[in-house]
Amino acid sequence: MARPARVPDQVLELMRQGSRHAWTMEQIASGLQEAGHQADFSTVYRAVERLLGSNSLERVPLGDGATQYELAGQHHDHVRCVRCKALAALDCVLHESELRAAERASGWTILEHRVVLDGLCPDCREQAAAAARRPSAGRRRP
Amino acid sequence: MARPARVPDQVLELMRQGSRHAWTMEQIASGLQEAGHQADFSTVYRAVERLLGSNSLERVPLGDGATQYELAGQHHDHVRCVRCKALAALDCVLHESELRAAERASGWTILEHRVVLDGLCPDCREQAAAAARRPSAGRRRP
DNA sequence: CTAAGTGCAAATCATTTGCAACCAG
DNA sequence: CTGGTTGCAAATGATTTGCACTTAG
Repeated sequence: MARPARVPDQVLELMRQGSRHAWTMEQIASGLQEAGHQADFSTVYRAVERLLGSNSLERVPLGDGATQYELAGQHHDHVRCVRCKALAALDCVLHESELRAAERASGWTILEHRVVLDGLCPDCREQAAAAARRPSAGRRRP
Repeated sequence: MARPARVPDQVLELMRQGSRHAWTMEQIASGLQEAGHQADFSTVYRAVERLLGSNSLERVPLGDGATQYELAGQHHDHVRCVRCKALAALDCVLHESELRAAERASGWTILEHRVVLDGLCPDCREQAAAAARRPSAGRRRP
């Protein structure tokens, strides 16, 4: 072997600071840069790929644009704001009993699960309610 | 108005035949072609986008490569084979009580949810078991 | 030395957009 | 005519790959 992997370590260090829950490649790259550790995009991709392989990171695919990544730790689910796209972690909402029921119903062996709840974060709920009170900006009826 | 939308109708017709549960753009395009209705990729994208807008289709983002789409009907969840990538529908595994519990715990308003279970389909489970029985192809201990 | 890690540029893949041609109402 | 629809080509954005260069062991 030769040359220890610098960038993967820096990526982990960055993500462990916890300034955010989930990261896009863009955010990881600029986070590294701010930390004085700039690295090429391709190198960051390779670093993340390696960290996924070692189960240090998890991929969080949400369907719009860029994939996000987060530290692999104890399992949790996600809530996502349909308005501002904020993402938050949530204690696991799916229980063993339901997984076993799903196994029985489907005939599959269930290994993992991913749950994404879509909804409104408190801020956006408030803003939406305020907008509804203001007829000028809200929808109007004919 | 002028010129009724031909391609969106053909896409719906194709997907309603039910030859598969979820479709990539690639599969939709080649499906149309096999049905004698070839259309340009950009047109298919536009058709799907419109059908999403009218809630006739749903997007199923799974994180690897191409997004999949399926007919919007009654809500269901998904199981996905980690080995062969097969995707199957599943009766909803998440119950109202859990959603309300998540709302209380998080302070968010939950509107929708998406659940993807990852596991082994019956075929792959069988094959994996067979491989484990055959030491030559399986992992060996030192 | 030697091989793994990195940077840079170019390639690939999925998806989107601009624009001119087209056509049913 | 008219405006929505389509095809084609080119743009975009995310991710991947080829390759030469660097460096710790």
